[in-house]
Amino acid sequence: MRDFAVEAGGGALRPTVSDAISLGPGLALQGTRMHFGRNAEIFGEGEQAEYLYRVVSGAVRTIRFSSDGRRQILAFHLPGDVFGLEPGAKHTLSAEAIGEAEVSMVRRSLIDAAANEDVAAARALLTLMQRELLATQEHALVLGRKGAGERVAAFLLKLADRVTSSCEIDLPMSRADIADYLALTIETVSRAFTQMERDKAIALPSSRHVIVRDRCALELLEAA
Amino acid sequence: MRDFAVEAGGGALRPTVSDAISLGPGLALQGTRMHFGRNAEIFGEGEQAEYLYRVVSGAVRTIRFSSDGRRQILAFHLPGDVFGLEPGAKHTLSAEAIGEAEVSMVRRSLIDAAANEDVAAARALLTLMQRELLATQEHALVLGRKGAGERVAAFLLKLADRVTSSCEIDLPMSRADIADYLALTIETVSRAFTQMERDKAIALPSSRHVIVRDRCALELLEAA
DNA sequence: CGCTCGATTGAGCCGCGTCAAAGTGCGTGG
DNA sequence: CCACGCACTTTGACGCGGCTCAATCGAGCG
Repeated sequence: MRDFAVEAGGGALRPTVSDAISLGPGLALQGTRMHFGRNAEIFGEGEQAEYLYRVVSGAVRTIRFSSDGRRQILAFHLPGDVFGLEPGAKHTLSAEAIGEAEVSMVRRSLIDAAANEDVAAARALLTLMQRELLATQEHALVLGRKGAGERVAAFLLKLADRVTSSCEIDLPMSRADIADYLALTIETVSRAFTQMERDKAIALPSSRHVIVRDRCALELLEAA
Repeated sequence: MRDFAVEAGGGALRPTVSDAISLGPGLALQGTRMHFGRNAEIFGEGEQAEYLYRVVSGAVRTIRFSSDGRRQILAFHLPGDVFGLEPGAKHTLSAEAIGEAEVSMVRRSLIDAAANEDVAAARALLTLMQRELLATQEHALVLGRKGAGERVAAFLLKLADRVTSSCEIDLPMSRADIADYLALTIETVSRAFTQMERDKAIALPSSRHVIVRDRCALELLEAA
């Protein structure tokens, strides 16, 4: 149940996530698998957007820098997630592997060709885009309207829904990543975790391993 | 130079904004014009998404409510802007006229039909979507990383770029709207305005009328 | 064993939210 | 035309939450 981030090299046991990117029910484009090391840049802001990406294993963050030089993480991408979709020619943000990660890449020329012939494919791209828009809107709402504890609670709940049906989460990212995603400081994130542990809402066997003890308490916290 | 929001009924002098929605160079769909009164709901969250909209005159806000019941304004739409684009069946947010507003509406069935035959139209929709995604990401960054004064400065600068090339802005929205957009309180927004006036960065002949006196000072403030 | 990086904990300060009270502009009705 | 009321804006006082600075702790690794 641990370690969806490692095991580089072997292609044997990967039940759910293949190398293909699905563009609607009838079409899936085969991609090239590539490996990225810890903190390796997958693509950078301003570069030509040559590929569409999909996480096979590990986790990926997309980032941008604000004018004062601080890092803002826009999203985390887990196995199965598609990222790097940009209709324009250039990337408007950067993407980095968080730990060791395997990523499947499909050339944009192939995507474009598929979208040009197949209307369903074009629609699939639009849907992909909308999912990202919705997530970003939701995130903006969290940043604007919630306090520190509520942000962390919301983050954990969303992650728990995404990563597993069980109540155990292996965080692929550091406190610094969480802080830069939630627009908080490391210290505040850390304090929020300890507080939630004190309230018996979660357990923290190690700093990267979270057990959701009382989901309702978290949901209550999130709503605050 | 004032009053792009009023003059209901007459269709005479409207140089820049027509009733049509452009979907690429070769295609523009004619819409039906409709009038909405101050604070009137154009569509609500959860309703069927039957139309694509375009602001002809006036201004429109799109809103959502956070779990604690507070209003969050996701975007302001000015004359020429398209809004209400949602690939899904239902609207995921609400839209309201801020003042008196004229809006051009095109049935989604027409949009879909156009996207199905014309690849360029589908691409135009994708581009429209991306523009919104970029704006939302930028906004999330502002909410997360900037202080009150910087948010208001950034807001004014973006508005100034959008509404006119001159340095005079007629705010279509109230302080409460600005506050709910920037995730601040009315009081804090008001204080930011007065502070900027004190610093000679802007002048405030009336609360809705802003003159940008020193654009550099604003840009400096925004970067802070 | 000791170094290093990440996480935790504490003390103090500052910005923004809250509550409260004037002040301002505008439409309505006398 | 003036008086009134209402909605919006501005200004002030005060408290709290999260940032800053700083020290300690813990785990992985050479």
